[in-house]
Amino acid sequence: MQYVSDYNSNLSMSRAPPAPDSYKQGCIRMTLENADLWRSFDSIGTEMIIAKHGRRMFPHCSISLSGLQPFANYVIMVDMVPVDNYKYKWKKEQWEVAGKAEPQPMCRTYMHPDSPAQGSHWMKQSLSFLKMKLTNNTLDQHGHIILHSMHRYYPRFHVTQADSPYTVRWGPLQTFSFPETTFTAVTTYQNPKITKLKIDHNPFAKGFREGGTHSHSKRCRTNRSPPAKRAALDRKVFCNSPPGLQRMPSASQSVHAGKNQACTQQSLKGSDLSAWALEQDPSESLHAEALELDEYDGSCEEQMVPAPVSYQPYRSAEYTRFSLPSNDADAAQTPIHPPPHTLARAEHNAQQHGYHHHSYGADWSQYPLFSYSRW
DNA sequence: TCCTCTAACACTTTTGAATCGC
DNA sequence: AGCGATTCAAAAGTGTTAGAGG
Repeated sequence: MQYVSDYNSNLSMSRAPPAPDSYKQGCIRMTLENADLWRSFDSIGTEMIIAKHGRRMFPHCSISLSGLQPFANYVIMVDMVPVDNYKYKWKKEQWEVAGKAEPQPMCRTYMHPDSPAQGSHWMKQSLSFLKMKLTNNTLDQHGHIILHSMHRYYPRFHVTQADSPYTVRWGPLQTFSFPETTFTAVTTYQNPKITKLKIDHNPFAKGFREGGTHSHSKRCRTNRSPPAKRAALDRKVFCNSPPGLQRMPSASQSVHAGKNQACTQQSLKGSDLSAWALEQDPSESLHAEALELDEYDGSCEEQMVPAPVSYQPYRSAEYTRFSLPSNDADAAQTPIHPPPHTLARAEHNAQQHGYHHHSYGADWSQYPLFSYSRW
């Protein structure tokens, strides 16, 4: 099952072809491709590892688009938006509020490496943001998206008609998000259920699923070889493995194959535009302010597709996703919260009876979409 | 003492260059 | 010569966990 973020139709879940006039700006439809996987994680409380040198997301963001003008050029981007103004900690098998959120680092936007491309290209197959990486290194020079660990975020997708990345800021912007993609950024996994789910679905984790490498005796640091030498040895051993084994389809590929959707991972290959990321130094607020979403005067609106009622195990009407403490003391005194994804669920509850654009308690316009001072 | 982060680990998958055959 | 398929080495990726550091 897939969720569709429909720019015009309220809570539309259909994947019907767009109406003849739907190619107009404002009729863009976005679908989260691996929604089932996302929901599996979201039901537990998705955690995303962030690392100093960048870490890919798993599940990764994969979307499909319709309603674009086939011969117009578009740029597709994604950025990460804080869910709320809290910092969390994992305690006693659940997430708790640990105080007020830390000041957000510079906001970066990841541009899909195919950008810009014609609408027909984007609609031809699903778009994968597999290569997007998350980091907690505020001094990162690789263009990875910078997040704070133990904070909650969700990816926000942007579609804009532009002939080049440098004209993006002048075009109308349409923004989409999916509730089930909300996650907690962590440096090491906290919830063992998440670990298990990731190992089950992520082919790269096979090395830890099999082979008994968890034995401490095998991991004794005192017997470690010099890294370079050790790495060379590892490669030699690896390269003796049967070639056929190396070419077995990955688990993730199998998942995608079942959807009759071509994964764009292959189209990324060799792209010169990979990791085209934009960032902003908060000190250069001039540009950020000029790009505040409010200033798009309605041409930039965000939509969120609610999860089905049956898929809200922790939902509680007492919590609203973007509710904020009136002051710091409130945050400090806040007792145990439900798992953070409950907050997202709560907002879905509010949306059950009708679509609404986001009205965040947190002023997310402080997280500018286009952020490069070079612009 | 508690909590968070980092780096090394073993293994798999992906990537791209080299090679081969038609 | 050109093209596609195959092979192989290297690089990049994964989660775990001890230890460092705040």
